[in-house]
Amino acid sequence: MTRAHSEMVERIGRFSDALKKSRLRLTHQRLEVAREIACNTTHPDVETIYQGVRQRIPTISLDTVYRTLASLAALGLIARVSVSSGPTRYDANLARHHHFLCTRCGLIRDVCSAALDAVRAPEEANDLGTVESVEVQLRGVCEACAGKESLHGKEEGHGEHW
Amino acid sequence: MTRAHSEMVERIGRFSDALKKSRLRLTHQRLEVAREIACNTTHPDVETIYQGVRQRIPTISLDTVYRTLASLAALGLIARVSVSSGPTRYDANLARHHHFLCTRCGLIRDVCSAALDAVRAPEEANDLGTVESVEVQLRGVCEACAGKESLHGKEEGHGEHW
DNA sequence: GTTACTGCAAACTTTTTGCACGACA
DNA sequence: TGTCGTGCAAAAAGTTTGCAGTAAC
Repeated sequence: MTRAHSEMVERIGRFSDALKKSRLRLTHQRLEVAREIACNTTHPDVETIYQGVRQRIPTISLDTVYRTLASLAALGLIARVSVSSGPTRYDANLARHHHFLCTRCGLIRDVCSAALDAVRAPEEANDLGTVESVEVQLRGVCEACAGKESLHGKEEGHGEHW
Repeated sequence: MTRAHSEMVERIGRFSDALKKSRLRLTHQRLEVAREIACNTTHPDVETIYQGVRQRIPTISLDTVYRTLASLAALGLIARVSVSSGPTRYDANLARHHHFLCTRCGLIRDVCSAALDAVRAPEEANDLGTVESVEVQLRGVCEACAGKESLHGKEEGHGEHW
């Protein structure tokens, strides 16, 4: 946990510095939203972040959370997770990584893998444009959902939910 | 174009067969929605499909298009493209493929590549769950946007729009 | 003291749902 | 003919925007 904790502290420090440099004001609300997402590895959506921050700032409004996340994303401090439809999710992990996505419950988890990092854009892609990043998405069923299914028996098998 | 055309005809045939087998009724609206998406390689969103179909069935309603696309997806005949946020997009190409995504304009194009098909889930992923599919996303700037930028000069450089 | 940020409310966009009429099998 | 699908309208969910007061610098 020490590793994760120091990473988190570092992220919050980086947020503060970047806000100062960008002449954006370092408000209580922004700091708490930044902390909320920096401590979170589950790619939360806006509503979830809002609920989390509200425990510390009960008067914060949902649109402030939206605006703050947009600002942090514009500064490149966090990234929109463009993996699933539905509510927008954010990711404070800017290190190169990939995603595992549960097709049952929508869970998204980071996958760090040197093998996947090594994947390069193929020649064919050059016809379409300039490739700047390569990300691999693994889709499947998470442990939790697999557990539920073996208990209840198969319930459904149709198309992708996520 | 003959290749693409026969592929398209085949898809529409597959749609009809699958609808019959699933005791879903073969209505005029469903057939035209199916045709619209079968002929399209640009991963259109619901609104775009609606506009396209409306040229042939001016009285069709947007929610019918929504419902039809949901039905086709539930039957596994088309897939939701889970690549970007924003409006949901659909893809009639069920062959294994990957995606190129323009971070400027949101364009999504299919990328077929044996090299990318060969990418396998790493060991680490087994801790998270059972991986069923692997898809690679290439993000970058498409030809059209690259052309615009070199004309107007750089206008912006902040985070991901898509 | 400025200027930017927040909270509130209202608007907007995308998607879903309830219901009565009409079409498919 | 019976059931399913459609169109309409209204609602729900997610997100953005305008404005007046408040807080940061």
